[in-house]
Amino acid sequence: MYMTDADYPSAEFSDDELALAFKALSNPNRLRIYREILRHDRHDVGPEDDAGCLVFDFINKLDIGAPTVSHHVKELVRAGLIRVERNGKYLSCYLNAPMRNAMAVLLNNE
Amino acid sequence: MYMTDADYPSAEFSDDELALAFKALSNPNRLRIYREILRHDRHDVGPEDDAGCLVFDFINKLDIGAPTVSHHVKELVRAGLIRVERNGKYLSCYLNAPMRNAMAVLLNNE
DNA sequence: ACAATACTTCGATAGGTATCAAAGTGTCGA
DNA sequence: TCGACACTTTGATACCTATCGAAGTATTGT
Repeated sequence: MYMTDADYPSAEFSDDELALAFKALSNPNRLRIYREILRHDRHDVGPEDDAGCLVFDFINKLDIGAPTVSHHVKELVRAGLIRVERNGKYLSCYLNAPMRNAMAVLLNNE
Repeated sequence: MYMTDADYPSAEFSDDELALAFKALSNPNRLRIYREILRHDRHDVGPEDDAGCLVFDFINKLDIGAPTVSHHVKELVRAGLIRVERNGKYLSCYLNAPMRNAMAVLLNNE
């Protein structure tokens, strides 16, 4: 029976890091933000016209205040799920693929 | 931009249900329990000799007390990630595949 | 029946978190 | 340069949770 990190020698992330990533998806509003970034990543065409997902849109579409959205985006970054980039007045969100892959592998190929 | 459950018409679970599932994986010890059940499900040969994963083993291998293990198993059940079955003195844990699939689809095909 | 085993429930504690309003910061267009 | 805009930070509140020890329950072997 395998119960420690050492039992997953090829793992890129520890149990603690993966647990932190899942925790970031444990709030419905944060999950909605992440799903939107996931979909955007999947459907975008190229780096040139890609502005990412804007925090601005999350603030307008979700039924929570700007401070809460700001907090949620920061949690997603802290968990390694996304990264953000400032473009003038706006903040763009981009998928962090390695963590997405690690979670997918855990759920599929274990 | 899709931000509500209604935007995922084929979804089997709501954002709230999925968030609850991810929340169940947000504790390192609970994640270890779930990974073990996942692996067991993947490697077992057939229903006849399959006793599932025993809570007994989790209590002995993890560095937490029996009450805490009991609590964690209950949370995994409540989140729809696993189901349990009593076999005499022991409690066996089995994977609940639909929720695993829903999380995997979310991370892969969105 | 009785003792041992495998959990389970209860109550408590220490710590984390989702949200908000109010105030602050950085950027841009006029 | 000034106001509008897009966040961000702070402080507060209400709630949730991981863990424990102690006591309880259910099952089995003798």
